[in-house]
Amino acid sequence: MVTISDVAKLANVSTATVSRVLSNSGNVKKETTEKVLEAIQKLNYQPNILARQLRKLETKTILVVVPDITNTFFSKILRGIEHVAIENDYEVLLGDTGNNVERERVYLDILRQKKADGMILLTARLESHLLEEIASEFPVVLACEYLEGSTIPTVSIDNVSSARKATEYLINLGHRRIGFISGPLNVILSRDRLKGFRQAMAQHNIPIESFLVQEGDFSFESGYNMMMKFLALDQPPTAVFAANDEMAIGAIKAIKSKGLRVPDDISVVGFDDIQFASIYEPALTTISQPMFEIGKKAMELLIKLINKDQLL
Amino acid sequence: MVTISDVAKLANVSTATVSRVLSNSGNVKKETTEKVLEAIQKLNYQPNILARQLRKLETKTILVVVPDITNTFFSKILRGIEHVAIENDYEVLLGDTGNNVERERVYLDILRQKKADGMILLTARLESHLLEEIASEFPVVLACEYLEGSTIPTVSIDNVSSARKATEYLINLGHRRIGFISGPLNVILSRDRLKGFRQAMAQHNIPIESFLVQEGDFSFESGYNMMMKFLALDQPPTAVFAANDEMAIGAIKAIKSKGLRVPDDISVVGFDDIQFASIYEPALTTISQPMFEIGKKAMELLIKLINKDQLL
DNA sequence: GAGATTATTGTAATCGATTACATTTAGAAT
DNA sequence: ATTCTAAATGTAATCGATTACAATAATCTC
Repeated sequence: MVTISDVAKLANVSTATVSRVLSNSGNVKKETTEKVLEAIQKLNYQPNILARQLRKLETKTILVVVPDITNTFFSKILRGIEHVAIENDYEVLLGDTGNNVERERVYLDILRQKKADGMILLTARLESHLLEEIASEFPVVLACEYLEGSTIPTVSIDNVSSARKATEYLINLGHRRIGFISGPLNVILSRDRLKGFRQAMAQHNIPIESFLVQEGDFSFESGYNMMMKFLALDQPPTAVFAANDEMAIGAIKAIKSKGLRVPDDISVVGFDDIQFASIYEPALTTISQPMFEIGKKAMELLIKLINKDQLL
Repeated sequence: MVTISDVAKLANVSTATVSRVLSNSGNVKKETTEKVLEAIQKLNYQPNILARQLRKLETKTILVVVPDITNTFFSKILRGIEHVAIENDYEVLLGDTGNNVERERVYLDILRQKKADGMILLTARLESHLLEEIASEFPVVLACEYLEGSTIPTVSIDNVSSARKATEYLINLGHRRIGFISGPLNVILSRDRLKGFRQAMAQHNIPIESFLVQEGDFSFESGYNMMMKFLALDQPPTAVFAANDEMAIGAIKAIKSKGLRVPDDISVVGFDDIQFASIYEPALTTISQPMFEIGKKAMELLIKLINKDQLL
């Protein structure tokens, strides 16, 4: 392996000078710079990043923890994160938990071990004190999911008001028996969407029958199954609001399987606006989330945090 | 920051001993071990991975370069890679090129700078000599796409024979006018699928009219557009084979838009078997690719390469 | 109990860069 | 020509771990 001292030797200068050329720090004579660059070329030298990082105590890498990388919702956010990361010479270390909370825990250690300068969590299902603790020591940003009453910087849309609007859309179409297929209620974002649904219903003085609220898990299958429950009722809902698009599409599939039509017989609204929502037939009405933007904002926030840390 | 010498001081031993406890290398007295572990606990010590990596000249990180992370086809492969990576204590650095060849080039440098122990490429659109060069120096595995006549280890299905089978499926249904929507032909995998299509047609002595082969770019939109071209013909094909599922679904959408039905009026076959293929209506007939398995195999291969390197 | 053997621990070099500080060189000012 | 200042370069410490080698302590053998 070619090291900085090989270059120094060939160029007949000290390693310090080579390093100065490398970092463009000025204060190197033109001719010397040329000599060094020539040697670098000749040897095809690439600086060892590990050594640099150790010396500088920074990794120029950030860790992104994703609950499910095969979900386009998250991969779109990832795109936004990457966009900003590249602009700022950061690399992205990906942690996919596969919806497994235990794996989430493991990734915290990567941060503690200084393998990354900071972390963006697209999932926050761990005990909040664990997150608070690590966020007090390292730069951490939450995106999409958040913690109640936490001070960790967070990027998220207003789920309550978005859900309220989606519900109002259905109410304004004249529906009164509206079913709600919620996400898993241990996730705050699911609770917020449920809250928005309740608010809208209350505002229009529509009582909510308890069996018209069903808890899914954001999967296509759960949407299908919960809709089947609704359809088995004496009086099925005339409209359904699902807390994400996958479940909404599952619901539509269930409705069609009973020979009913969307939206003629039952209206369906989803949440997220994944690409497939528009491709599916009938095209899904949905609440759009600016995924790319959320990712960008989260990364911008994280960089700010990281830089402030360096000043301390 | 707590370092190994802080621990050593507190436990009243040398850093060497602490390191031995850390690595479980044996040869440390029980009582000493306990003293050290206690000190580690008390200080909440986490070894600095950078320092360890520099000393050992390994990163326990592999780089995966993906052409499009929002495509579930690739994220499923990623899952397989991660599965094996975790089992072997590797971390995954993600490089998403957004289908941009230039970005692919940049990631090669990450490997050169020893930021990763090896690389898996899910895309291979760079000049082959560049890839050959880096593969001769570092562990590199190709997955899905490959280079003609290259010696770089590759994991891939047999695209030619799979495409042949898909075509034969349509022929056996009685179709003779079969359209083919190909992927971008600068990618070898697309050429292979086209080759398979041609082979099957030739074997059944069906001449291929040139305008029944159209080049798309693997996107939903291109499938839609190419199908529209077919439908504008005097004699549109009675069946269409699209080189991936996104394009197949685009084609179906085009067919429906003309008031025709699938498969009653026109049959459609796709390739990949993404989740959406089964959710869409009508459910898409498709050639299944074992994505998770491909990822697993690629990672296993890479680990073997890395370990052999260490022996040299 | 002396000598040999093994287990345990310590000392210091090492990985490859960066950078504080020291030194040399070049150019300006007088 | 001498002194002073600024520019250019070099020397060596440093980042935090691992590990070869050395040294010491413990145990065994006869």
